[in-house]
Amino acid sequence: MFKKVLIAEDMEDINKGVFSLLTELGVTQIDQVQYCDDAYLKIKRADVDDVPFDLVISDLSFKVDHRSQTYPTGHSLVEKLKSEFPGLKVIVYSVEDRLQAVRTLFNLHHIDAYVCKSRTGLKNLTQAISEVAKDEKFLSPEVSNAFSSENELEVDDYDISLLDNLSKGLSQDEISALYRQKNISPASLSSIEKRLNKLRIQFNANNAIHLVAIVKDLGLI
Amino acid sequence: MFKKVLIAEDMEDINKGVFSLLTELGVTQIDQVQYCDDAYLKIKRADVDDVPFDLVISDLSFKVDHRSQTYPTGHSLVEKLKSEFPGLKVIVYSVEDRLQAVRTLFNLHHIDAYVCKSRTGLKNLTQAISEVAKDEKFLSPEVSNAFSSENELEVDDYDISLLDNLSKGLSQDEISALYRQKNISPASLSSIEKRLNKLRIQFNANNAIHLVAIVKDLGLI
DNA sequence: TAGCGCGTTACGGAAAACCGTAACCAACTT
DNA sequence: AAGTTGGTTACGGTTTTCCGTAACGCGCTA
Repeated sequence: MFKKVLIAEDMEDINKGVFSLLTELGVTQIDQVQYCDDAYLKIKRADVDDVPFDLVISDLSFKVDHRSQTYPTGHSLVEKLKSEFPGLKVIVYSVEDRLQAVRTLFNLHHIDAYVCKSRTGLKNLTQAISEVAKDEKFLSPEVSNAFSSENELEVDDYDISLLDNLSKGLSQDEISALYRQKNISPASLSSIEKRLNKLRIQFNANNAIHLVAIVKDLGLI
Repeated sequence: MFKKVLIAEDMEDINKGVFSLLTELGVTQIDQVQYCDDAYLKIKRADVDDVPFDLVISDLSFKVDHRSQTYPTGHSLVEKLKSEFPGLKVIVYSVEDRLQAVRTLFNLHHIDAYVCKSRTGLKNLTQAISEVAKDEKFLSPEVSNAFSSENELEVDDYDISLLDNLSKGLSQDEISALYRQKNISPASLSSIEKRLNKLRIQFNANNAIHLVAIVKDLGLI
C-alpha cells in the first residue's frame, strides 16, 4: 500500500473526505494542497529531498482566485507531473465524466486511475487506490465505457491535434507547415481540409468556429 | 416568503442540503429535479395548471448521461425560463465563479441571484432567498466584484452576443442579417467585422476560431 | 496481373473572413 | 457656425476557408 500521498483538491470538505478515507486505509503521511502549483512544489521538493510521494490524488478543476498559477488546472498539473516523474502514480478524482476527456487523460497524460465524484465516489476511490497499488489501471463505472469498442468514437489523436491547433489560432496553412516540419502525416493542406470537413459533418458543425466550440464543450480539447 | 420552489440540481447530496434549508425557512412545497428538462416540464405544467412556482434554484452544470436533453445546462434552462416566465424568480447556485460568466447570467439571462457553492454556500443561499423575496438582487461574496467598476472589462453585452452567435456556427453575414431582423444595432457586416477585430486584439487572438476558444475558456460564453 | 478501395495530395473556383480606407451622421466643444 | 469626436456603414482587395474534382500511390483480392 502507499506510504506517502498528496491530495490536490480545492474544495475543503471533499479534501477532508479523501483524507479520512486514506487514514482508514492506513496511510500515515498525507499532504493536502488547494492549489496545483503547491502540489507541484511539494512533489518537487520531496523528490529533491529523496522522500518522494508514492501517489497523487488530484481534482481537475480548481477555482481561480487572486493567486495566479503556473498550473491552473489538474490537467496541466498531471501533464507536468507525469512527464517529470513518470514513476509517480496519479489518480484523478473529478466530477468530469465526459468520455473524451477521460480518454485524453489516459492516452495523453498516462494517468493511472480515473474516479468520478458521485454518490459512490469514495467507494470507487478506495478501489482505485488498491488497483493502482497493484500497478493496475482503474476506471470509474460512470465512464467505464470510455474505452469500449462499441463506444469508440471515430475521432483519433490526429483529429484532436488538428482541433487543438485550430483552437490555438493556427490557420490550416500553418498547421500544414507545422505537420510537415514535425513529420506528422497527413500534412498537406488538402488532407487537413478534408479531415476538418469530415469532423464538421460528424459534429453537425456549420464551420470551423462552430466545430471548435462544439468539441470544447464536449471536452475533447 | 416563497411558497412553491423548484430545485434543479443533479448532485443528490447538495439537492438534499438545499431542500432542508428551504424546509427550515418554512417553504412547504418543494420540488426537486435532477435534469433541466424535467425542471422546464414541471414549471410549464404548474403554469398551465395555474399553480405556478415562485422560485427556481438551479445549478449550472448537469452531468450528461444517456438521457438526451433539450436543455443540457442550467444556462440554457434559465435562458428559456426567463424568456417564457419573466416573473419567475431564478437563483443560480453553482461552483462557477468566473466573473464574466456571472455577468452574463445577470445581463443576458436576467437571473435574480447568484450564489457560489463554497464553504459558506448555504449561508449565502439563505441570504439570497430573502433578498430575492424582497425583489432585490443578490450576488455571492466570491463574485461580488463582478460588477465593480474597477474590474469592468471592456466587453459588453453586444460583444458577448456576437461571440455567442459565432460559437453557434453563424457566419458574420448571417449575424448581420439576424441583427437587422431583430433590430439590434449595429447590424452591418462592416461593424460586426470591426467589433470582432477589436475583440481579437483585446484577447490576443489570431483569428475568430482562436477568439471563440479563448472566450469559452474564460467563461464569457 | 488487373481491378478495386482507400488515403494522400493537388488544383481551381466560390464563399467567407480579414483589413484598410473613406463617407456619413449625430453629439458635443469651442 | 465650424470643427472634433465616436460610432455606423460602405467598398475594394487580399487571404483563408470551403468544396468539388481528380490524379497518384499502395495494399488487397479475384
